[in-house]
Amino acid sequence: MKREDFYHKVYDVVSEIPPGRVTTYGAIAGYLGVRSGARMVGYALNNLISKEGENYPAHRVVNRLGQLTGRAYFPGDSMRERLEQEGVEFTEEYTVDIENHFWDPSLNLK
DNA sequence: ATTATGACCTATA
DNA sequence: CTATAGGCCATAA
Repeated sequence: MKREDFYHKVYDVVSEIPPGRVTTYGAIAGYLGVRSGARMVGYALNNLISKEGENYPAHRVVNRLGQLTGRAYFPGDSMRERLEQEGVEFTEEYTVDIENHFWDPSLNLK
């Protein structure tokens, strides 16, 4: 698998996440076929921001607990603010209501 | 080629 | 319930 393939898939999935919905690294990784490669998803997103800036809804990707683990890679609280604007509920300061807003990537290609 | 690191996840204790 | 340990795959040095 070439690097671009993996990244492209991540880009594709991320850009298909509907507003007001969130998904997890594990879900994306599993959807890509590498269940244990969840870390790579975050890595890819980090690279994505460095390369494409904030043109992709990377803020809609959280860990399986709904925590905004990547907030540090966004300027200020832009990640949390964007999610709030889209109507995502928060159970904690930096934790979204994952159970009510979860979006499974496989639902897209259904 | 080898080692270290990471926006994670799951299994055990 | 919380805490610790290991695995996992792609990248960077």
